[in-house]
Amino acid sequence: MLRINAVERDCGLPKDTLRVWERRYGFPNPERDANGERVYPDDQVRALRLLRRLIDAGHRPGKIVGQPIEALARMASALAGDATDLAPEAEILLGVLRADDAERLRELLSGMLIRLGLRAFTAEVAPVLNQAVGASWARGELEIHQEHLFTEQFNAVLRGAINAARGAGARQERPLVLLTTLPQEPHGLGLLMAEAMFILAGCRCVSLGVQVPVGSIAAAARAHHADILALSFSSLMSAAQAHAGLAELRSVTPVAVEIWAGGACAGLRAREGVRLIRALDAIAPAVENWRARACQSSGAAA
Amino acid sequence: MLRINAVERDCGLPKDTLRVWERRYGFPNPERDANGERVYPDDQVRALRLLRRLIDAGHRPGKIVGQPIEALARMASALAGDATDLAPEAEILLGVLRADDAERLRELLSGMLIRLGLRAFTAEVAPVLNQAVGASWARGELEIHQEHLFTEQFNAVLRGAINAARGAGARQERPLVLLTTLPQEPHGLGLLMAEAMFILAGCRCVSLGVQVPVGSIAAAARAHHADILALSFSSLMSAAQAHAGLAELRSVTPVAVEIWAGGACAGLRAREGVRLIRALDAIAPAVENWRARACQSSGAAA
DNA sequence: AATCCTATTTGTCCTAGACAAATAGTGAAA
DNA sequence: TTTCACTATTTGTCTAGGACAAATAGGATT
Repeated sequence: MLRINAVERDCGLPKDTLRVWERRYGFPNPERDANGERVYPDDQVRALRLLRRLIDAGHRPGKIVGQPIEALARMASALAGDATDLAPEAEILLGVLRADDAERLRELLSGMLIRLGLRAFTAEVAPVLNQAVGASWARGELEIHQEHLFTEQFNAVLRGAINAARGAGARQERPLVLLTTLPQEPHGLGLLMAEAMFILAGCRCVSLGVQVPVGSIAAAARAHHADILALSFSSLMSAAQAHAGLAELRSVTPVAVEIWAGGACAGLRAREGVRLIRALDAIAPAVENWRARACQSSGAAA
Repeated sequence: MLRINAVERDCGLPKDTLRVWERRYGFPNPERDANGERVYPDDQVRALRLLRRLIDAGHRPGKIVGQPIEALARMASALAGDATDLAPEAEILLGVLRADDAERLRELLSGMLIRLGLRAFTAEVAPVLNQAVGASWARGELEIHQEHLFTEQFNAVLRGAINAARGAGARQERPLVLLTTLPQEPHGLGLLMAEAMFILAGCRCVSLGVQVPVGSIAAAARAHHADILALSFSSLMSAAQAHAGLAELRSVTPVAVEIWAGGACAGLRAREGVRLIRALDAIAPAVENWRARACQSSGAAA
């Protein structure tokens, strides 16, 4: 049973939207507490999470808000493939998570990292694992604390690897990459994965962590003389917000600084002055491309 | 010139609050666009940022909302005492932060860690640094992105050390400690410092990260068969919230699980069934004490 | 197929009122 | 003097329903 602001946090649906859906579509249909304030039962919150995912994936609210949860679940599993054709790693991972086995989770993740290496782990396996956990959580199969445990351990393993990679005499040249997320985006895993890929590409990286105000991002880009501003957008962020944030950021950031955006956010699109990096594996070639251009223009300047 | 949702993001003040301040105090006093929607001039946004800071520091909105910006700036700089009696390390750190030198910041922190060792670094130096950065930020001497950079780098260094300590064949015995924070507490540094101390004391640690709902914390404690639930409270959290959260948590957690609370939160007090750990250095003795008690009671049972 | 136009859908803003939780202020008791 | 209980004020967040621009769908036309 959650209150409206908790639902806003958990499902990423603004309060106004929750209220207007209730008025228009009759769903959600929260109970009321002693003060007449909305209280959302758990099953409705689960349905709202599914709705959020489906809408991000292109469904229209008018068609799906109010449908029974089974129908929503069917549509959700239809769009992201269902649990039967999960990668075997993801299958094992979900089993370990459901068993609350922190020890084995750590071994599993660091084992994969060691076997595959940082690049393959980050670019190929990590997104699959993340997506599997996210989908499982949206289906209500995972407890909140299990999802948190995954996030925390994944974070720890990846950060350890990044530290090691940075320490291991890797070259750290230009471009200087400043990594962060917009204020609406509290999810830091994507950022960390991107940092790993940039480090592997031999870039100097400075991460500001998550949720930095647009004005301060621009100030940081100037202060650090960044070449590239890398922004991460998780699947929980709406395309509209991302778009608006990027527009604002672009308008206050020096034109010499490139803005690269990436992440699992569904409707994320390139726009004037913002480069879209769809997959983590696209980072390395994009960096090479940047270097080629930088070399050319410095040659031309000299 | 920002719209209301941009101000919400940038200043961290909810839309409802912005509107009700306008109604009650006559400030902010935004212009209107062609649709009659609020548009906030930059200077008012700056004032709102200062107000946010001052209110976090304990001022009351009714007294300060609407004051001229110079007065607000004066109060902000008067806030957290001045910078004359800082520890020398903190002095250097703040200099590096203000110079936006990410490279040297990393070297500085990891250098301190290597020289002092994990225990002394975590328990003695880290709190001083944190407090210095927090105070400097409250005085408005640091940009938001500079504070974020510190947090991020500190996090990276400490997490690296924790990984290393855990990997280095340290014993990991009972008590099994589950670390997390309440939903109102998004600050994770304190948690990480606590984890370091527990690891040094030879405990098995499972961290859930920050902001886990109370019900889910209790579920996790059961699922992991935790001996101790360690909660961290930063100085930004109100004592009342902490107290209420701890009460609720205690009531839904098995009595066999001890709850330990700590952190920089000012009014944090011990209560029925909750142990207060004031300083990080108190963790190791407390763990020894727990082991002695566990040994006794298992001896008595046998 | 691509482009334009119109109708519908949809999110976000608006006003103004209400009320509980948090905080300050006051007075009584230790 | 300090500590506690009680009352008054302050303050954030909720509510309702209305409005409208931006986004999208569905046809019609090139």
